[in-house]
Amino acid sequence: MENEIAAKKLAELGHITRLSIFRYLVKVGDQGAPVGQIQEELDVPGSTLSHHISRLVSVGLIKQVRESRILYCIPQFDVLDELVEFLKSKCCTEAKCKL
Amino acid sequence: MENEIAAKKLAELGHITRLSIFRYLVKVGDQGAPVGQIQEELDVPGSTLSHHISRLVSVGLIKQVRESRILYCIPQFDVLDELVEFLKSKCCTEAKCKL
DNA sequence: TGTATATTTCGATAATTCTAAAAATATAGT
DNA sequence: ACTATATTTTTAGAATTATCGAAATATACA
Repeated sequence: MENEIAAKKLAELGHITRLSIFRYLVKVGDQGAPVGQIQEELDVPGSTLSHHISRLVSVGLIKQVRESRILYCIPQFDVLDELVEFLKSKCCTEAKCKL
Repeated sequence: MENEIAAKKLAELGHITRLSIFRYLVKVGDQGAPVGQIQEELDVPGSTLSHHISRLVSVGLIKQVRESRILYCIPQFDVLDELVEFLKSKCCTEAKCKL
């Protein structure tokens, strides 16, 4: 993973509402949670919540699966793990390296 | 660590220049690197670099130690580790929990 | 078709952050 | 005191992001 992509993921996690969404999904686990359930848990206006969820989706930290009217948000643990590994790694930190 | 503090740290890592600074410091290890050396590595104007470094310092991801005219920037691995643990943990994700 | 529920998109304002030149500060050597 | 090097602070405009009401869309069911 390159710096720029990792920075984007970190930036999305670096907002209190989005971090709260993500951590709630980490807690509920692989089955994920409906948008509405997240909204109840966090008490945020729907339009605001939708905005933040779509940003998390945009960097792959969350996937969404629709089941009739309900949209489930599912945390992507593999993406998180990759990000953490990247943060700790000492490889490819040279400015010229584009890996 | 509470959500708000973790979000701040993640936000600081979520910027391409700051992430590059931090990753460079992870690479050089515990002895750290002078501001000037980081500047050469990343090719960023001094005032811009200083601004980003001070943000990383403000959340504890970096410490600075002066040796005469040279300011060394030292990565705080323990702070990074704590942040990573927090991200993966399933504890205290309830909105009401302030831990 | 009409109504209800679930969620997103639009749009506009407010707030924050980024960038970098210029000026200031800190330390050391002459 | 003067000069050089290392780094920060100030400042201001540009760019991005956050918030949320209102309107729109998607699905299901009567």
